[in-house]
Amino acid sequence: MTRILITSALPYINGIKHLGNLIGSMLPADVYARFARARGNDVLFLCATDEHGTPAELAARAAGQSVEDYCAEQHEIQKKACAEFGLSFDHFGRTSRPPNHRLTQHFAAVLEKNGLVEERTDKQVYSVDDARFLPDRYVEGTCPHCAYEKARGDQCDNCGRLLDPTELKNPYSAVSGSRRIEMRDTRHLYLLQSKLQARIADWVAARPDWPLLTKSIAQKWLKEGLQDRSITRDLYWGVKVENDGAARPGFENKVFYVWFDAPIGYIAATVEWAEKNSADWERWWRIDKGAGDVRYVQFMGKDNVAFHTVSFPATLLGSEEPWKSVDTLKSLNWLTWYGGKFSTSEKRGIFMDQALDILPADYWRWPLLANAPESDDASFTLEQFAGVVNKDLNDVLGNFVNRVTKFCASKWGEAVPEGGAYGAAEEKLIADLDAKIGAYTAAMEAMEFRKACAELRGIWVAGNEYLQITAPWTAFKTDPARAAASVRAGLNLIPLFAALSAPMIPHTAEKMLAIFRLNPIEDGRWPSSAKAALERMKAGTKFAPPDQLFKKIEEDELGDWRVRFGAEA
RNA sequence: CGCGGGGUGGAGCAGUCCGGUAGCUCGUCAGGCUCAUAACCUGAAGGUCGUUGGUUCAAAUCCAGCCCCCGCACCCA
Repeated sequence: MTRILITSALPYINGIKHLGNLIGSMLPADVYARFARARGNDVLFLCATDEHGTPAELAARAAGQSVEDYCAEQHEIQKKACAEFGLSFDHFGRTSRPPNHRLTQHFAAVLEKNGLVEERTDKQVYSVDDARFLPDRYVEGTCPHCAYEKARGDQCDNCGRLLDPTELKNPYSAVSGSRRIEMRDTRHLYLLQSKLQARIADWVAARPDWPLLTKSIAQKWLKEGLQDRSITRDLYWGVKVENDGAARPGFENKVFYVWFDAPIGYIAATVEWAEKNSADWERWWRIDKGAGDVRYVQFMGKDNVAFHTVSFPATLLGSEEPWKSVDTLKSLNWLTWYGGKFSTSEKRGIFMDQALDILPADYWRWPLLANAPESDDASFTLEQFAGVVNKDLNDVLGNFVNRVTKFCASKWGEAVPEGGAYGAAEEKLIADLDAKIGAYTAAMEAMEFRKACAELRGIWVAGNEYLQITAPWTAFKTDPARAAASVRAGLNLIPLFAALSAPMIPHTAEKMLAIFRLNPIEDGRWPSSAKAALERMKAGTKFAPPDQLFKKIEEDELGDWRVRFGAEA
């Protein structure tokens, strides 16, 4: 048994996440966590909402709420959607809670003590009417290159050129529209990452097994040379900048940058979990307190990789304290909506709450995983989605369970039939399944989810093939005992398929186990051999034929959704 | 010449590291079966692997140039 710490990138608090965010980190992390638990490992799976920063403040203002109330409400909304999607977090925390504030203060203090923090003066756009400093992207104006009137201070969306906010003509605040803006000096704390270059390079070099995407992003940053980064911002909402518990002089109206405190949120979420469960968080995070044998796996979208391979390690390594750092890092590309971006403002794409309005979680989990953006950005289309649901879930898996249970019920009743013995056909099935389960397990271990889905689908197909070959409906007429053995094997495939499918489609797996009144935890363990699995449900064991596990997506539903979600088909 | 990823039958992808008859799913067509949700099983058609040139007995795979698509380039998460 291995102790495995699993974290998913923290979803930002600002509104419910879309399917791209879900498959980008939380869903693959959940699959891996469920797989790891089923194999008997001691798993701690954590996530949290990332709540600080400018967007949260502005969204709260737009909603007419205090930022505290806004975040509390949004956190509950996201927590509920995650739970309904079957994301099996041991704890879903909040970066705005005291543990994260305490830990962030702690890291800032030790980094400064180690000579890795210094104050510097920056120039930043200040909006007089908003009474706040504005991040570059919140300054808009006319692009000096293409005359586009709504260019952002960091980049023009029309011509794509990178800009400095001072270049904009007729600049105004994107927050209020006010034109009374000016450049002001502001003091900030800088983390001297340049001093950590060699240590981080060594740390990365010690992790040769990282996937290509992860490695190339990390090495790119190292090759360019690590830059010192500002870790504070002129904001109200965040972790206060303090010295020994009191406001740091000159930093009374500043907070730590959200990217400094967010990854610390992984540790803080563990603290929250420990407080709630009277557990010890340090044995998961401190090498000196028993975390030496922990394997730490992080999941994230590619936009997050630099922060997890360089910035967060800089915080941990720079502390000179024995913190656990990531061992395996799985990064995914983007899921696109018909090749373009999911967009909240333009109502393009499907968000987690809307998805669950339409169909249960497993209908989404499977197509998302089977089409996970692992090697490249992948496109989500309703047409492909419906095709995968109808074919894989409904026709291959759902129909298999239905046909074998229905046939048995009609000929022998609702109990595993007696008689006959397993022979050559079953031996071949067992050999076939063992090979396929081996390949599937290997893909899961490697966190290659797309491949894993293909393997799992092949396992389901093997069930249909087996029935086709032994044809118990024909054998029943001449050799009922042979037919009984065949159906017994077919019925036994149901709990086997359930256990194997549970990481991907946990709700359906539960239904499949419930056919035999089996328990998803104890009876859902990862199978050791197909031979044992086929002997599991003995003759006479009662079962309850289920309702259809899935229903097909019809063309008219698809048409409605295309309109509702802005599909371009 | 900013960096990275990608361009493979109608669609979506694997194979590229370690050159050697181009593979999977969907779709199409044909056959089988009739237990099941018009489902399932079997087979077939369909690709000169973005492009040009090079290395080699042999290139999707190695090298060089070019074209196209996507993402990132820090104070946006």
